[in-house]
Amino acid sequence: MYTKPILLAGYLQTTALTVFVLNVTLEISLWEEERYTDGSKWKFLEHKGPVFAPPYEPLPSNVKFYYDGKHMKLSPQAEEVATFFAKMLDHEYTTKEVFRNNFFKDWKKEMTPEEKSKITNLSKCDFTEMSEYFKAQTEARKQMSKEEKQKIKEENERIVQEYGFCVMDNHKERIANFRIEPPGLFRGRGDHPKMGMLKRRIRPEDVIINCSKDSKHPKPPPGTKWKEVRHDNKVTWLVSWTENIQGSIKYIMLNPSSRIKGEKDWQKYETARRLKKCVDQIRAQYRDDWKSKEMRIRQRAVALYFIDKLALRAGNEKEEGETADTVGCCSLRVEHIKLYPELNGQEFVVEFDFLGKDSIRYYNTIPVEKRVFKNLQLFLENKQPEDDLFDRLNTSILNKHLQELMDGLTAKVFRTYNASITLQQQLKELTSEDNTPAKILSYNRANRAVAILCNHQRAPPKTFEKSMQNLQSKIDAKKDQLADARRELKSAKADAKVRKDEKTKKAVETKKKAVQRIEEQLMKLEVQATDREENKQIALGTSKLNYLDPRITVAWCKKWNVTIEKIYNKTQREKFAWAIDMADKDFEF
DNA sequence: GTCCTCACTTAGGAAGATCGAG
DNA sequence: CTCGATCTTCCTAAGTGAGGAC
Repeated sequence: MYTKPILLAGYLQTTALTVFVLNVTLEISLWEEERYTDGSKWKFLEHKGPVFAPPYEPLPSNVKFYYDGKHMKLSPQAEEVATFFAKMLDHEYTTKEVFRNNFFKDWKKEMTPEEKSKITNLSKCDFTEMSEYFKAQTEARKQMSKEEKQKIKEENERIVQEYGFCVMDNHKERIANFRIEPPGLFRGRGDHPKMGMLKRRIRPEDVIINCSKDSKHPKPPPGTKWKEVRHDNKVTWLVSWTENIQGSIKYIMLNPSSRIKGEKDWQKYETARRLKKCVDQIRAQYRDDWKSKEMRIRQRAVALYFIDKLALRAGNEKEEGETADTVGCCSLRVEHIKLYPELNGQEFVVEFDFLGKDSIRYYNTIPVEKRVFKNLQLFLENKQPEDDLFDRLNTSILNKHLQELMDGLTAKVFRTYNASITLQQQLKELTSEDNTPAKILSYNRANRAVAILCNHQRAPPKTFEKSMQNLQSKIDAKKDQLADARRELKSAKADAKVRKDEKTKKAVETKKKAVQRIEEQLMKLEVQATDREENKQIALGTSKLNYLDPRITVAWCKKWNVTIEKIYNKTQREKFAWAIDMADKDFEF
C-alpha cells in the first residue's frame, strides 16, 4: 500500500504535480533516503528464495516406451529425458535434424550402459504412448470439477503469497519470475545450432542467493545448500544460476510494477527525450560525416543513419555456431543488402533482407540519399557476400561515439526516441472528435505505425481467416438488421403522418433510436474488422510495453476523454503507474 | 583493440483464464 | 451452460551495453 506514494514522491521531484504532496510528506523523506548516489540499488533486501521445479514423477508402468517395436523399461533418468521429447512430439521441432541429433546425443548421456548399447537410433524410438498419456492428463485437467480447479488455484495463490514477493527498502514488491526454469529440451528460435539439447535441472547447489546481510536469509530445501549467499547491493537480482546450454547467467528479478523497474523505465524515456532536443544536430553531424576522408567515420555515419531512419538494432557481434545467424545494423553483411541505382521509378534504392532478433525477417526497400548510396557502393567494393558491410565499425565504437554526442546516448535510445515520437505525431494526425471506437482505432493505428517501424511481427494467428469470416458474417447480419429497422422507421413515420396522435409519435421516436443503436453497433463491428485485418502479422504489444513513453498515451486519453482502461489492461496499468500518476493532458514527449 | 563476464531490457510464442455467442 | 475465440499472463530466449583483464 505504501509503495505507490513513495514511488510518486520520487517523480514529484521533477514534475510539479502538487496534488499528492500533502499526504506523502513522510514518504518523501523516505524517498530522499533511498536515492543512492553511489550506485547502490538498495539497502535492505529480503526474500524467500526461488521455487524449484517439482521433482520428476516416473510414468505409471502401463505407459510404455518401445524401441524397434519392442517394449523397453527405461531407467528413471533416461525416462525423464524421454518424456521431454514425448511432450514435444506434435511440435515441428521434433522433425528437425539438428533438434533430433542434439536431443539424442544428450539423451544418451542420461542412459545406463545397457540402454546406451541398445538404443542406437532415434527413429526406432516410439514415444507415442508417453505422448498420449500426457495429452490425456491435460484433458483430465480441463475436465476437472470447479471445486478441484478452485483448490489448485488456491494452492497456487498460496505459493505466490509466500514466494512471489520480497521486501526491498521498506516496499513489499512483486517478484517477476520466482520459479526456477524446469528442465526440458532447449527451444532456440530460428535455425539454432543448439536446439534439442537437454536443459538440466537446477538444484539449490547451483543457485546464488542475493539479499541483505541484515535480512532473514532464505532457507534452502531440507538437506541441501545454496551455492552461495551474497550481499551485493550494486545489483537488483535476488537469485541467479548458470544455465548449461550457453553458459549464461539467469536471474530472478522484480516485477515491472516495482519501484526499481519503474524508475529505470522512466529514466529510459527521459534519456530519449533528451535525444529529442539534440537529434537535429546529431543528424546534421552524421550527414556531414558521410563526406569524411576516413572510412571508419563514413561507416559510422551511414550505420547511424540506418539506426536513426530505420530503427535498426545496434547489432553486436555473436559467436559463430553458438546461436542462430542473426544480425543488427553493425553486423550487417554484404549479402544482406542490394543496391539499385534505380528501382520502380525511384533513385538510389537499398533493399534490406536479413534475419534480426529472434530470427524475425527484416525486409525493406528504401530510397536513400545519393551520398549514402555512393558510400554503400564503396563499402561493398572487393568484398564477398559473407564479409561485414561495416568492416571498420562495431557497436562499441558506435556507442563510444554516441556517448560523446550526448550523455547516456546509445544506439538503442534511437529506437525508443523514434518509436515514441512517431506515436505522438501519429496520434496528433489521426485522432479526431469522433466516437470512442473510432478514437481507439486511431490509437491502434498510431501504435501500428510504430510496430511496423520497429519490425515487430507475429505469426498470423492460426484461426485468423476463420475469425475474419465470422466477423464479416456478423457485419452482414447487422446490415440486414439495420435495413429492417429503417423500414420499420419509415412505416412508423408514414403512420404518424396520417394519425397524428401521441402514440404514433412515440413509436417513431423509439424506431429512430433503434436505427441509431444498430448503426452504432455496425460501425463498431466494421472498425473492429479493419483493425483486425491491419493487424494480421503485426504485434503491437512489444512497442506498447517497451518503446512508447506511457505518458504520451496517458495524455492522449485525458485529452480525448478515453478511459485509460480502454488502452492499458491491468498489468499495463501497474507497470505504468508512474506515468498514469504523472502525466496530464498537456504532456509532450 | 579484443575478449570475456555480467546485468539488465526486449521479444514472440505457449499456456492459461476469461468472455460471449448460441 | 458449453465451447471456441480472444485476451492476459507466463515463459524464457535473445538482444544491448558496461566494464574489466590482457
